[in-house]
Amino acid sequence: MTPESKIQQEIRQKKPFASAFQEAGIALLRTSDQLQRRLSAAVEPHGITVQQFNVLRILRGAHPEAVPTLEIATRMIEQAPGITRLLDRLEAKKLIQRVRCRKDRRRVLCTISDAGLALLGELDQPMLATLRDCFDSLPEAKTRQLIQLLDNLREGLYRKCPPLNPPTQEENHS
Amino acid sequence: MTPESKIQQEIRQKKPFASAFQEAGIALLRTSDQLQRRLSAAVEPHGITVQQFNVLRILRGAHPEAVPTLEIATRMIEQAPGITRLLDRLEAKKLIQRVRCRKDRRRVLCTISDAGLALLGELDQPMLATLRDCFDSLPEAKTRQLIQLLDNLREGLYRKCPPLNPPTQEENHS
DNA sequence: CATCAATACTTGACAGATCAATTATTTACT
DNA sequence: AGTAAATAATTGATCTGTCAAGTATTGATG
Repeated sequence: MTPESKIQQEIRQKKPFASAFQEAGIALLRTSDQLQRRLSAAVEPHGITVQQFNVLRILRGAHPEAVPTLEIATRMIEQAPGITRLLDRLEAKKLIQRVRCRKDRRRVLCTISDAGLALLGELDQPMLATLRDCFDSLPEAKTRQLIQLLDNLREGLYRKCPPLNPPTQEENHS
Repeated sequence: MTPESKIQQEIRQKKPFASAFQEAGIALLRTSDQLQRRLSAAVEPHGITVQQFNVLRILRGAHPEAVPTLEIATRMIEQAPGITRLLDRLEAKKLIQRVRCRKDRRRVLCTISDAGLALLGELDQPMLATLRDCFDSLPEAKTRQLIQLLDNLREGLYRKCPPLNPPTQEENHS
């Protein structure tokens, strides 16, 4: 009658997992999904998604420098093949501005607007608090362990098929 | 010049993370996204998504018993508020069948079809292999550690806001 | 046994993701 | 200089996700 496995209970799976990596995969996907939803709940009342929030943070990190579209894509936490339209939506909401780069007219440089900065200002505390809340059952030592294990895992993933983060090239100027 | 933090490099973030939980949150979302993409790549050639695969596995687990729609929803790895349409798509592909329950005509009972079972038969090995590949940089002991940490984390998440997995009620019969 | 609440979905409307072209511009080569 | 290849982004088509509101059916109560 021992629980055997937490996720097995959670998803009401009858048969136990044959191997640890199967259980770990499921646990990873599920835990991440739950975290994602809590973060969404924190930003959605303000009319943006977690991905959009992520873009705004990237742009604030560079502010007052601008960042070209595909640079943003490589800095995203989750891959975003639809980066153009993601930026379209942020621009429509006046949270960012875009201008074509003069030196390289293929590029489009993105900058966070004052409204964008203001929105981030409102969201910083709630987001931090939400994340802290999510992790407060995990002591710091364990949190660091988790980071290590996830890093280790990603390293393995990248060996077979690297993500789209090529080393950044030269700086840009409008 | 020490790397300081892996994800910090990966997403080219300038400032180091203020707290471990921030880094862990990002690492979790990113790792899960990468895993998700690899699993997608394995099932998409066969015309289904990871979520659809998940539904088929749930139905195979119950086969030849049928499972009502919302029961499926509670057993999903990732929450799926759009379960009806997810099932619509599977039904359109003839991978499942749906019939209204006679005892409780509000319910719709879902069963995996022979075509669905056949598809799963084709996908079982590739999916297992993909997952094994993803985890082969992580020794089993570490994998088990990861499971524990994720379980620990989810438990904390659920204390504040439980997922939609209420304890299953009585059995169903067509 | 009539009514009210709860349950189990379903539907509509719309935002977001993904892939495969396509366009514009720049770089590399002859 | 002139052309090919590479780069940066955009667009169209199509699918999936999400929320709120709606329908049908059942259970619970007076």
